[in-house]
Amino acid sequence: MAQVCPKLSREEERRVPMASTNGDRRPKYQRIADTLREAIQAGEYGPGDRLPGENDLMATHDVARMTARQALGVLQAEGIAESRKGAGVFVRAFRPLRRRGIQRLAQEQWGAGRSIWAADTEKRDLVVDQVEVTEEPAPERISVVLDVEAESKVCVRRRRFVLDGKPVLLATSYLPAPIVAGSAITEENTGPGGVYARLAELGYKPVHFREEIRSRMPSKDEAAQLNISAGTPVILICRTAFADEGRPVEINEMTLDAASYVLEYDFDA
Amino acid sequence: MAQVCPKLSREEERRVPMASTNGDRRPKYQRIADTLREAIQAGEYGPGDRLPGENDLMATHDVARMTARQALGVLQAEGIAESRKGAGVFVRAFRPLRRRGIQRLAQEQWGAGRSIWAADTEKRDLVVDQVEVTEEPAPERISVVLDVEAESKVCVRRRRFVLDGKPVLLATSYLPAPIVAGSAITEENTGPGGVYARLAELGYKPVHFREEIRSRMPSKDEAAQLNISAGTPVILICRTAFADEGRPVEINEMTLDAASYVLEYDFDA
DNA sequence: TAGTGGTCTAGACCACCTC
DNA sequence: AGGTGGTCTAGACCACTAC
Repeated sequence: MAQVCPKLSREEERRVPMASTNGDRRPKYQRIADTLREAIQAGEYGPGDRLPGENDLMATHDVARMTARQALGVLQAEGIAESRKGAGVFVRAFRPLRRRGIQRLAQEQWGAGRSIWAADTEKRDLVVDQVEVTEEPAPERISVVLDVEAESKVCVRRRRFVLDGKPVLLATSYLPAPIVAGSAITEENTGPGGVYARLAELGYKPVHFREEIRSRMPSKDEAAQLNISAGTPVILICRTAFADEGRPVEINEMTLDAASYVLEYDFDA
Repeated sequence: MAQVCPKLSREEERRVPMASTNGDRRPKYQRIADTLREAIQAGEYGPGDRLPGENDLMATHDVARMTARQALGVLQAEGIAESRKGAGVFVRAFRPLRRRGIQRLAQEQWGAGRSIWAADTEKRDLVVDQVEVTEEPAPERISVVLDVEAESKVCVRRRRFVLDGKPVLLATSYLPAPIVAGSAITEENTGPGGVYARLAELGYKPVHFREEIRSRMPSKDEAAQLNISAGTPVILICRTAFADEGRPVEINEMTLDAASYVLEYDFDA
């Protein structure tokens, strides 16, 4: 008997189904998560609505606390739900920014004195929140791509962007220190047209770009800086800007809150 | 006293630190996760190595089973560790495919009779695993973009791609049924050059593409079809192909295992 | 067969939020 | 003040893996 019989009815519930429908072999917490997920997709709970809490689920499904928690944990890990301490678990929404990868870097944008970030916002309020400009020895991956000597100095520009009070983007740019020395690129405010306009003035006009895109779960640090909730990945964009003759002049490593962005690339065959 | 004293030494461990370093307010499971994470980043555990198991952590950190589990759960949710039932928890690796978004769709690719997927693989073994071709009423989001009447028939091509035995990509294409009727596009095998070469023959040569990219955690179904492990997001690519005069002729919705892909877009300023 | 992770129970204390 | 989620304990049975 042992621990087998604190509640026989409950144990039987697990042993019998094999005989009947058989399809009941999945763990309880997953079945609970399924019913909630289906209810959400059926529209019974809309974005922002409160889901049944741990106590509700314990009662309605006759399970222990941890099991109800596990079920809610599944939905949070899927990014479908979001818990607020002391308040409850709620259905999440998804209203992303659209980032046009190619048009935004067309020369008309920065050539005309507008920051390329302006193309992002479509009247929404995306602003720089934190800026830090330093000179540092180049990390290996940077020196390799920029084609400078290992450990040689690079200008590093770190910025954070905030949309409606929520941080959505971290960007770190690396430029060879010798070619930007003394220019506005080493200032917090780079002036009209931004870094690329200044590079053009210095004789390193960017004519070609490469963007590499990955996605993964955020590190602890990234999650903190972007205030990312559980179950939300980050998108990593690594952009390299090339001047004439394929000379790489800037690397921009960006970390985006995946729940805040849709990337768009438009191109001809 | 109450439950406060099953092991005083343990409780004190939580109360005292406030006086000393104060910085010990974080939950135990996070501190355990931190030490493991740091050990991994310091190279003490390389990709594929086995991490200390639940029993190890219970012993070395003097915690209960569930707490050790929570710690390991953190690393799995971050995608840096992976559990294998009955075996242990292991450090994950990351060796992605490179998908060149623009060159691969340059007309030389499919114009010369090669599948565009060939450009992906770099000699690696990416093959189609499952194909399904049907005719269905267009879902709303599709009929809107394809500019056909709601519910009108579309040709739907569903495929799954496998790399070295692991599924990495689900792709579903939608094309207006009237313009592809009778062509090889409605067959499982579309012939040399694939769908785009056939469209060209039908007078709908794709001349422009738009790709939209998002990322999120996989649905249950996606996780199953891609055999995705916990803590790994999916990348969603929605590509629209346009023929002359901006006529949309195909929508391809793709779901990628984010741990298997890097996307690349190359373009001029 | 011994060890591993996966699931589950039945309690507990806490910080936090809402009322 | 009462309810909520967050953390934690100390057990248990199971399926699976490796030897």
